[in-house]
Amino acid sequence: MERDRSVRYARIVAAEQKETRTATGGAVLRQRVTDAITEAAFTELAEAGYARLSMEAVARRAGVGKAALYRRWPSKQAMITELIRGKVTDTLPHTPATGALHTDLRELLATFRGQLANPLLARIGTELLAESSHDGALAEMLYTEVTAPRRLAARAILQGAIDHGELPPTLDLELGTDLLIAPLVFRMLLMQDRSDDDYLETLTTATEAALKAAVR
Amino acid sequence: MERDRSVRYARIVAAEQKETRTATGGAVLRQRVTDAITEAAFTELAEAGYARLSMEAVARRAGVGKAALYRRWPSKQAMITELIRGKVTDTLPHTPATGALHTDLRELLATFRGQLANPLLARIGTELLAESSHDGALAEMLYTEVTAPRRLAARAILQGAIDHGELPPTLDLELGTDLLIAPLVFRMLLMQDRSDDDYLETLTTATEAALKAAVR
DNA sequence: ACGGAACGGAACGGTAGCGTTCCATTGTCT
DNA sequence: AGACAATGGAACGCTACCGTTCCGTTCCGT
Repeated sequence: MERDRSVRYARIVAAEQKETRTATGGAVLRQRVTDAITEAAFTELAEAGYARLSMEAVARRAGVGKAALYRRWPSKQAMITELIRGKVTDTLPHTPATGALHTDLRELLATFRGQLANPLLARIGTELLAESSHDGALAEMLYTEVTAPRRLAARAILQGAIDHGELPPTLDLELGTDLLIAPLVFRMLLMQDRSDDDYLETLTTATEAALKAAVR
Repeated sequence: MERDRSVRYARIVAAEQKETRTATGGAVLRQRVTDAITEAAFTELAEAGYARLSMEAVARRAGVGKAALYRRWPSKQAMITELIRGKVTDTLPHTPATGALHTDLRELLATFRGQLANPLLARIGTELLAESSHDGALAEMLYTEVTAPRRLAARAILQGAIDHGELPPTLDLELGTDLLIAPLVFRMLLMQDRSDDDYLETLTTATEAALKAAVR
């Protein structure tokens, strides 16, 4: 029976690329129920947070039996990790890398700001980070789906600016990436504050100056 | 009985400035026991983390009855908040503000690095941040004891540099403070990475450049 | 139309942990 | 010496919630 659940779990996961492998008889996991669970789970995440989320509460809010949840995912941990992965994959990084450094920087920072402004993220962002210390699967997922592509996008801009001479070739790329990402994350995620357009413009200028000086 | 506990709680809290107000008869909370509990609690915090810490585990590790814990603090939450407050107050900010900006920056950043390198902090830092969203008392304590004095120290350096002309008077102090603190926190707390001396020196130079450009 | 699996709902066993209470013992102040 | 409260230890009631199982019902694909 554990294998049964694993099979179904794999089916759901695969369903994103290939359509559901229908059982021969009638009766398949109903999309409506899956949707209701998903929505309820995110609402619960926003209200209770990651650590305090309970499967009973999700089922209750979705108007669904707990069995429906366990038919889809093998455990609470797997469900949350999977749902967040799906959500987060939507917001792809996007690389501008057109022309001037200042413009590229502002655009990337604006993109980051937009993503960090997501209320759900603001609510559970720090919890996901905290939980990563205890949950390797979550940590790996977050790195692969969130951290890595964003650091890559930042690096691409830096490398582009180096290539056409706006930044020195001796730039420390690792530190440069930190300088680019850290202030917004710090202010919006850790300080739970906003950043208006003025802040963003000044930040862009300051970051540009920092990058030009971040040589080893 | 709830009042009893509150009284004892206040007594313990006050004991940091004034010595324990002895009861008239014999028999007082024994310092040895308090110390054992404190040490056990921090060990548990480091191992299990904030959210997973249990009073039973603390008592077990301290070789102590749970009753001994509840004679000292009214609840788990109060105990942890109070213990962390005591721990964190030790590491005062310290303001250099002597002479050159570059030197002041490097010194402050080195101090921050030293404090962020504390293994316990690295372990539970993100959990404290996450828990702050749900625990107003913890959030306030962290702001008062941790955030505020450090931002104040940063601001003092910036203001000093403005006063003797190394930074422009139009500097955005709020953003400047972010620029000063964010990269280290980002790298050491969120990325769980270290920062060697080279990183710190380059960061100092880059931060100095960023500050000179962070005008509104 | 029909078969069968997914459905909502309820109940269950099991684990965990908080905060309380009791007790006989121990240690400390007067 | 004597009084008295703190002590370790154990047990308790309580709440919460995980993951499982069962049931009678509903819905879907053939």
